[in-house]
Amino acid sequence: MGRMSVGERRSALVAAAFTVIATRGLPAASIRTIVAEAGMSLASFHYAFTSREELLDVLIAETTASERSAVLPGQISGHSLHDLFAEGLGGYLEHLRARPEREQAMLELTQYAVRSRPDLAREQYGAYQEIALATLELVAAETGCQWLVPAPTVARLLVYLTDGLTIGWLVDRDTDAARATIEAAARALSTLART
Amino acid sequence: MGRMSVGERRSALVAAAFTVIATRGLPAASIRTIVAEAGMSLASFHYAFTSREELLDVLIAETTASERSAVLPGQISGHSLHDLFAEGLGGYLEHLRARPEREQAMLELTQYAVRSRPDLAREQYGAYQEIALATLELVAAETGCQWLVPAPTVARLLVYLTDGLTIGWLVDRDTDAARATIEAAARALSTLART
DNA sequence: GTCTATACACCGATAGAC
DNA sequence: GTCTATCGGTGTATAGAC
Repeated sequence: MGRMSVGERRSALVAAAFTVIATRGLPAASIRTIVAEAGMSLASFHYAFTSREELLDVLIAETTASERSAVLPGQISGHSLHDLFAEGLGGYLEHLRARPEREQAMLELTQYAVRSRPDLAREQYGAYQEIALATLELVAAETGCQWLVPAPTVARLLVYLTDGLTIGWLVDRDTDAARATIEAAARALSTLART
Repeated sequence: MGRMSVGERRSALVAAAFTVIATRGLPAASIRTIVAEAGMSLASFHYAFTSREELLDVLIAETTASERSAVLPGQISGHSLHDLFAEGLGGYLEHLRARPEREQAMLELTQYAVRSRPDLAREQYGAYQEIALATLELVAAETGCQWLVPAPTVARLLVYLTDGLTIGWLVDRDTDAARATIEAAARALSTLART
């Protein structure tokens, strides 16, 4: 492996780590398998990071927010509140179906963070909720509706649903059931606002 | 350690494994730490189980359903649909607050199963949904209401919410926010039936 | 600066003493 | 039947050659 800056090496290792976690799971993501995935020697890892733990910290901080924010909105245009919820959650389900390994990896990283890096987990979860909140406020402004419960509460409910949908679909891969549940959720959620 | 039947030994090891996972996480639950928790010698493990994997299979099969079913209903008596949802989810939140390590362990076992024992995960998730469904049908019979969407779909939505609530509260431990979200969820869910 | 070689701890699993 | 002792393998991390 040729000469790389520390920054390049770190990026390459973070990307390789995510690939390994997505394809084989977090327990399989040892330093050895990560450097193998990145095509580096074992020792070069500790030239870029002081420990495996440090790499996981960076991985969580860099991926969680960007990954999830990339998923949400799409464009907004004049539909009903029900349709906006249904399209938003339906779009997420399509993303999940297209790249299940990615969301599985996110879930494993969240689990690890809750256990071993609680502050980091909290921070990322907060960022995630703010994205949901911003989307909801955009929706409210667009459709001219008003929330009957505080918007942050609706945002949190949306996050609950998204996490639950992720686990549920990853477990049984029942897309039809997931779609029907999204439809019911959209119907229920849309009653939390008045036009 | 005195003489025990294989059955006793298996039970003791399963219980010890759950304790270790709850307190220190699944990655820490090696055969060595499990037998230490159970006060046994290392070799006695393989007298009761052929492998660590086999113990985890038994652990998942035995705990998942019983753990979650023990949480749900309580008694039902003449409240509105809204109140029944709110009390059901609120009761689960109280259980989560009282024993966060247990639900954290359940989540880690689910994650492990999804990755390494997909059939087992599916089976347990199905059992979990059936419990939710049975509860909903009991509720419908009690309140005399009728679901506007299929009951299994409502059950799945309830499972999504429970899983999302679990992750959310474990991450930020914000009980007030969780309670407010449960209230909103109950309000939204109760619109899925007519009296 | 980057590699190979290695130190040392812990893993799952088993052999063999008692 | 139950233990101690040990095997082969892998983990993280580092020393030392180049």
